[in-house]
Amino acid sequence: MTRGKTFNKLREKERQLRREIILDAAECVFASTPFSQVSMRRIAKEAGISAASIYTYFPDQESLFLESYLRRTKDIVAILKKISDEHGAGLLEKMTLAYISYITKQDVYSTMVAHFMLYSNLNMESVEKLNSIEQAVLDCFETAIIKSKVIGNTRLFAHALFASLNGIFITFHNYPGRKGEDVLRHMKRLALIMCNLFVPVDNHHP
Amino acid sequence: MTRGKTFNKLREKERQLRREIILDAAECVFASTPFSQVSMRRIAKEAGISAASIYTYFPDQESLFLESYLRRTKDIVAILKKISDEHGAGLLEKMTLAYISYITKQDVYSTMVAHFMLYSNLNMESVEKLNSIEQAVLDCFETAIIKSKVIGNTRLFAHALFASLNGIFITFHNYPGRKGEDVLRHMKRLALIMCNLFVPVDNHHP
DNA sequence: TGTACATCAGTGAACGCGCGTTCACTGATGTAC
DNA sequence: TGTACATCAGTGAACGCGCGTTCACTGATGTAC
Repeated sequence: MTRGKTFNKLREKERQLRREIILDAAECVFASTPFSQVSMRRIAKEAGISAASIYTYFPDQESLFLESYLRRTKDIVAILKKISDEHGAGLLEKMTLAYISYITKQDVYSTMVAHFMLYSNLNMESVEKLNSIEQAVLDCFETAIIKSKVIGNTRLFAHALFASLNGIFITFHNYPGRKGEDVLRHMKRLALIMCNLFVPVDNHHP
Repeated sequence: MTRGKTFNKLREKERQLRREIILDAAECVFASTPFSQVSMRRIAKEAGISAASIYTYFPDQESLFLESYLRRTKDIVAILKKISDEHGAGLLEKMTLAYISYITKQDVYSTMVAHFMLYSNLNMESVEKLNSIEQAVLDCFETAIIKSKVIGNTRLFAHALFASLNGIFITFHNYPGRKGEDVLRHMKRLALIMCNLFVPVDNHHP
């Protein structure tokens, strides 16, 4: 039955690829449409399939959304992890700016944060998944904080910094009157202020 | 026509009162229902009138939501303003905790922040209203920061602190596993960390 | 005081819409002999 | 190689639902004479 198993593996692989295509489409729609207009039909259209087909790969809308969000967050974690593995001064600044850049570039991310905040009808398993990925992000920030020789409850500091950066984004990314570049500059400026409060400039050049 | 005018004034006053009742109902529904389930019909039911009646007082749903949000925010501004008029050490701490307490108690507020973030199809006039009330909040924080003898770009600091507090709330108010009291304690702890980063303890007891 | 008319808040029913999801069915591909 | 059957991704159409909003109408109240 080796041949049979190989066939099955291939089939499973194809299935995974098709899932990815749907997830790609979902992100694309999330990124280009106001959240209220994101629907199974739109995502299906973007993926070039019928809405009914989505249900071959995801049990329901919530699962699709969650998985899409998790994939994005894993992306962030990978980026932050890489930075936290580095050494030298300005590590936390670098991470902070990377985080702000990412969530600005990928509107999907913040839209989904807000979504899961507003419609938290998630089952326990989903909540667990969300929690563990959030812990992973926090781990990265904490590592950077520790490496910056900050003294105190570093986990709490990581919480505070992480929350602050989210807040900066949410509060100002729709700042009326200004647009694009300006908003990003403002957010980065605020982010650096936060960052430097945690790691006084003294520590950067000891 | 004095009598006529008086009648008209009374009628106008009654009209305002009826508007208030609808706004009260809206807030009540916002506070007790997941956002996705907030609808004109529910608000009407809460107010004890028919859904159609709402349109006698508000042109459409968005106006109702916005006005509801503005009323809440004016409430916050009043509270913060009162605090910022005080003197003495720990002013900023006091304000910070008051803000966190308020937005925790009134889930309406944060839900709406997220709403206006997600569905920003507002017309210019609405955006203007949102902006000016946000400036009023920022004014309060800046005043407190100045009174705490912080040196630097106090406006930017106000931005950063305000955004951070919003972020703390949004990031942790659904913190899985913990509930109610614990979450509030955690948020307040983080808020105080933020606060003390801006106003080092030295400044509190000079 | 009585009567005819005007005003206007309030209503139930309906309109049109888009949604998430289901289902009977198609059609391509793989399997068995 | 050819044939009958099994599997399964994919589909269009439909279901049932709740939404925001509109509208013709009611009924209470105020106004004019």
